[in-house]
Amino acid sequence: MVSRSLSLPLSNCRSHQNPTPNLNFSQLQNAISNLDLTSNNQQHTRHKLITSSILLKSCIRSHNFQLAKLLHLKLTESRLPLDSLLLNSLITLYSKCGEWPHALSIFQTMDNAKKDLVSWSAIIACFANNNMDFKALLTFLDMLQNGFYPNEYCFTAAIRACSNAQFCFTTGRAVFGFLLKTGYFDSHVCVGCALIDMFVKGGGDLDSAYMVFEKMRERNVVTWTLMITRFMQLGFAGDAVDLFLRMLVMTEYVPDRFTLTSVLSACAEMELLSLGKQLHSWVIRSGLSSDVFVECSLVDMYAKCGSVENSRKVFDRMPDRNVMSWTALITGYAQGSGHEQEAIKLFCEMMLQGHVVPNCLTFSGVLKACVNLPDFGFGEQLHSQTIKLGFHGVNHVGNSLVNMYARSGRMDCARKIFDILFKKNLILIDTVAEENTEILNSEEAFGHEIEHNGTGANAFTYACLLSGAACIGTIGKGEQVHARVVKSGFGTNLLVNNALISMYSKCGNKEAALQVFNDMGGVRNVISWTSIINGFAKHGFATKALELFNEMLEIGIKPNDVTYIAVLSACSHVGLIDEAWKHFNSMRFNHGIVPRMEHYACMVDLLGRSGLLSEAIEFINSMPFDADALVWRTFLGSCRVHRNTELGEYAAKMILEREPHDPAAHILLSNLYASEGRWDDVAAIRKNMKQRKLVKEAGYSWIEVDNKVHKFHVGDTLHPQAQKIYNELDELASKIKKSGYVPNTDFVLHDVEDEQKEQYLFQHSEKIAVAFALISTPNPKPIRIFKNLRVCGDCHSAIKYISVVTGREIVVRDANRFHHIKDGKCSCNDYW
DNA sequence: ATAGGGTTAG
Repeated sequence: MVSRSLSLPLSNCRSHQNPTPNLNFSQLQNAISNLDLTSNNQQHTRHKLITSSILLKSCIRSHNFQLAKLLHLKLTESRLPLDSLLLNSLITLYSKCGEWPHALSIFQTMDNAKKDLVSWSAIIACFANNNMDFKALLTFLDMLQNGFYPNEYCFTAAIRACSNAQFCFTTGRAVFGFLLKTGYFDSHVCVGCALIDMFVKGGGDLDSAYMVFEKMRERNVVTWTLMITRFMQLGFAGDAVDLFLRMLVMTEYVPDRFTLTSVLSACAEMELLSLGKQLHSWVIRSGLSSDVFVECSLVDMYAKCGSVENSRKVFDRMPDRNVMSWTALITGYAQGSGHEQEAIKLFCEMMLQGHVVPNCLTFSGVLKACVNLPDFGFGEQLHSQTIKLGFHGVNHVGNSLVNMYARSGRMDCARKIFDILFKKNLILIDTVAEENTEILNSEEAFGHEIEHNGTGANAFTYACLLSGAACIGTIGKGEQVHARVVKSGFGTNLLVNNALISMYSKCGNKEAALQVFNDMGGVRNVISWTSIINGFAKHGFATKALELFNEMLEIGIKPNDVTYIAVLSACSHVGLIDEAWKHFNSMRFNHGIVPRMEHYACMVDLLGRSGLLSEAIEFINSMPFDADALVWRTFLGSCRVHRNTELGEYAAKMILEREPHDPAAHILLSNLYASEGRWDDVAAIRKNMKQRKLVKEAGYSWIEVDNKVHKFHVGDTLHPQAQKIYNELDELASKIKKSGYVPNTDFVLHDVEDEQKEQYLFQHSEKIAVAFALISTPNPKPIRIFKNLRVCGDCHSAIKYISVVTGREIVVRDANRFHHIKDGKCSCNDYW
């Protein structure tokens, strides 16, 4: 754990500048246009070729690819006989600017006698850098057959080619073994770097990558930065920061723009504001403020650390504001709750200025701000904008749209977009698979454009699809994605596995979630553990959740704040009061995690559910900050369960003080009155809401059958099988009444006669969905129902009886948790 | 001559 008051030994660092300054653009341009390539004698020719070679190298190093191509053109026109030196540089040029077919044709037209080890290394690197791993390895073998023995540069290229899932565990490990045996492992810093990336990119194997890093004889600032960055990117921000501090203390390397970008991201992730501030001052002192990457990381860091004002200040002072800068700030506002309007304002400002064109990430960010907007209009406008710009099918944007629609209860829209994404990715994955087979079968593996940049589905694509499936609760689609994951070799990827755990959990299949978790073996991070703990907690298996939490502590994984929300909610769902207090105290004292509003809300929930209402109030009053609406809403829920109108009214008042336009508070209060039969008060609230134009969120349930989502509202008759569903409901009603079910009309919130109330009860969307599931799915299969609000108490009781009379297992996911109902018992122990 | 590290997202 990084101490928050730590002062960095940054002042000890002195900047080492590159000793040989590169030629700038105009110097290069002049030199190339003045270059006279006509020549009359051999001596002359040699000299010109050397000059060209130096210029070419300089262009490549400074990324002036256009000038380099101009020079190539002049060389071709001069008809001078180019030597290996120049030809090799040209291969590198086209490799680096992504025009690999040119590189290949230069290599192919070279005389075999002219091809030296460098030429082979360059073309292998070219394939490896342009996503043609298989061709790179074939060429490597070809080179060996031609009698060349690889050196460290050549190995570096070959190792890079092993950096994907297919090759990492086979060829990659073989190459690694060979390097260790021959002593090549230590031959060059770059070999180590390539190996680190092979393990990281090939299967998220940070342990092996770190082992390589530790065992390297020689390291430099690039090596350290690489390792720091990979820790950070794979979700180990804490280790990234630790490693960075070690670099400062143990070495004399100076963090540069690359190092700072990564460490700042890690600070953002861990909300280390004070370290972030120290880094900020280092950025200013070392003159890196003009680097747009570093500045964006600063904007992001301040926003994630909850200091949006500083974020804004950095942004306002940025000399060079591009899409990235705008997006970083917009996203910053969208993430911090309460700044959604500011995010939207900023987005509009950016559009009005018109200098900067939004990209996919910009839309991802601003769409996030729309999730909780009461008015759907702006989000819909953004949606149509993304369609116009062709972004709606892009994974991140699509996922944000799915998220926005799903969270605001518009399941139909969410599902439509999810299907577009799903179909698109299936096609993409199939195409790539086919193309790879084609390469494997083809005699001349070279030649035609098969693998091009960036089309393949990657780990993020899968994670995105899985989280979409989790949101909507379509386990069928989720399983299909899982099959693809395995087929395409992403089965060992950390990110993907974490997404799988949460998908199975959120879709109600905790066994499958556990299976994925168990199969991960040692490659798990705090997110994997938190996901599985949260899964069990939400399903009401608190003992299992807490067991897993203890196991996690034992093997030395540091829990984070989210882990504790899962742990506390596990205790809360089964009423483990002492256990909860133990963890609540331990999180601060043993792990240095300061409890947030959510943690306090968990404790209030726990106390309130157990009927300790006055303790709960006392607890709320002892909080170090003012309780927000979430805490009071939680408390109000308990008041209703324990029928304490007095405290309930007080809680509702507190909510409405904080969020006067929250329809949920009005509804909860009206439910409270209704359960006591105070119909006049109910009517008064309804009238008040009507005047304020507050709309209550309509309750509905849905279920996936044969890959199709069926959604039901209260009293729904729109389904094509409505008649059959209601017949089934009637039958169920009489069956469960015979076995002891008594309708609980407290849950009907209309002032009507008892018999009529019962009628209303049997029109609840949960019951309709269950009836539909019973007539449309085969017997042993568990039924999985989803509801946007909390499940109603009468439905809960009725479904328990239904599970007995039908012998089916019924899983209900409501807004709060899971109910596994089997043989008349529910995993929540009727405590929710 | 051939080699290696960065940003904003879900």
